[in-house]
Amino acid sequence: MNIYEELQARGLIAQVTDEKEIRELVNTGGARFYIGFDPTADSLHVGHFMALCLMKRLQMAGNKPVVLLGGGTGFVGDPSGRTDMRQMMSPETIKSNCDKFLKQIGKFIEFGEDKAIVVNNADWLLSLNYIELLREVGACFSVNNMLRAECYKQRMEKGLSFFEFNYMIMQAYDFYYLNEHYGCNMQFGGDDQWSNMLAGTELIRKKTGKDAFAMTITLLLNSEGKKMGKTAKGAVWLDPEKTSPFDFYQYWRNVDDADVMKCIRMLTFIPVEEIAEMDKWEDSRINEKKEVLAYSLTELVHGKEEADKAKATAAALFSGEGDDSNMPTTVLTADMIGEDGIGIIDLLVACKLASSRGEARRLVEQGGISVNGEKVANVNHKVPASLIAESVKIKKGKKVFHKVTL
RNA sequence: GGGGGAAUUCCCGAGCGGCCAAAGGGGGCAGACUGUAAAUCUGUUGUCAGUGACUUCGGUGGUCCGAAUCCACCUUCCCCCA
Repeated sequence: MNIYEELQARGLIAQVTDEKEIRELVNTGGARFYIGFDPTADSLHVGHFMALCLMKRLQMAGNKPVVLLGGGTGFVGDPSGRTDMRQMMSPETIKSNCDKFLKQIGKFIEFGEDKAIVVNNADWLLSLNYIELLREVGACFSVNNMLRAECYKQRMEKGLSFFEFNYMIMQAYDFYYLNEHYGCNMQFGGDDQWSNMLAGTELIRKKTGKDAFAMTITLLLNSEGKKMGKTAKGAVWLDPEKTSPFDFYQYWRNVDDADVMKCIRMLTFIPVEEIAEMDKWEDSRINEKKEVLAYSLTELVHGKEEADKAKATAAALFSGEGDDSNMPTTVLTADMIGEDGIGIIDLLVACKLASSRGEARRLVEQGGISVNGEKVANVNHKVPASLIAESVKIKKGKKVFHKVTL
């Protein structure tokens, strides 16, 4: 199976500008493609992960990836699919985020020799001259067409500043620039980038008469149509400091039944034949699928060692005794504990298992807390220092475990 | 440039000058049922102390015994006209 067919089989391809040409280009390793990453946060997330995996798949098929860091576009911010304006970031933040991105990307993509390159659009965007740009590039764009673009639709209701409106032009210019200077003939990106990407192929056509191509990756949506990789607390990050490998593992371990196969297909490198086989697993084996998914992704992102740890920890927690050494842990200092121990409320707050004392109280009152396997029902319950000295396991609800030591 | 409207707790969205920490829904959290799933049902959802206190309703001042509710100014957004 060729790479293009594989991408299709995995359901990764959302839209393409020219299926025939792209299939040919990609399957023969003739694509020099780029994907842009805007430094909107200090860590990559699941959406970026999909893009990186796509890069890797294409790289393995002999195509050459160009990683574009949005050190310049980050100054503006993409309004696509947003209902409000992004917060403007300081140059320092942008720079620092770019550095962090690069570090994480290095774990997935092999650079060096002729394998892949990294560029930063700050290098050419920041020094552009306004009037010159208007004459050279602005003349190629029709505002009428731009306003029709899907990516601005949501903003037509809430308001769109001229500032952000220019984002599309910058992205189009990037493609044009990379086409001219690096021979980039293709751009990939999330499906929400489609209009921006098309703007790029059009600009290239108008300026040079050459054809360039674009392809978008299907957004990973759950069965309810919401973006995956998000929790109530925010995104699922790839940075272990922001989302621990255990939490990362648990996120995928807990996906809906309805979404497991899709995730496996789109996110893992498990061969499609094997996936077809897994698709037949039913009932209780559905949980096996989830374990495969969680393990496989944790391994890709955090390495085998961390994946093993996360899996072992999960097994220990959910099916009896075992290795709990990787459980999230809070170390208390002696002065937090009184003569007769520390109150359960204070303990929960100290471990950040509750954000306020009121919430902690409620958890206890509703029977959601147990210490070393024993349910705590009394709000005034004290945990003696001697017990904490030999480490105490707190369970909040069904799935949140926490260890406390001195 | 002119005219009109809006800003409420995580989100949406009610809210007579006192009975408003503020309806309702969503989301979150917990309990029951389960498969670390979904669906369903129940409780809960500002902070601190347990019959109370304190801080919230875009911002700043004011009227009043008393304001999310009235007035002035400011900020932001939306709509109509140019």
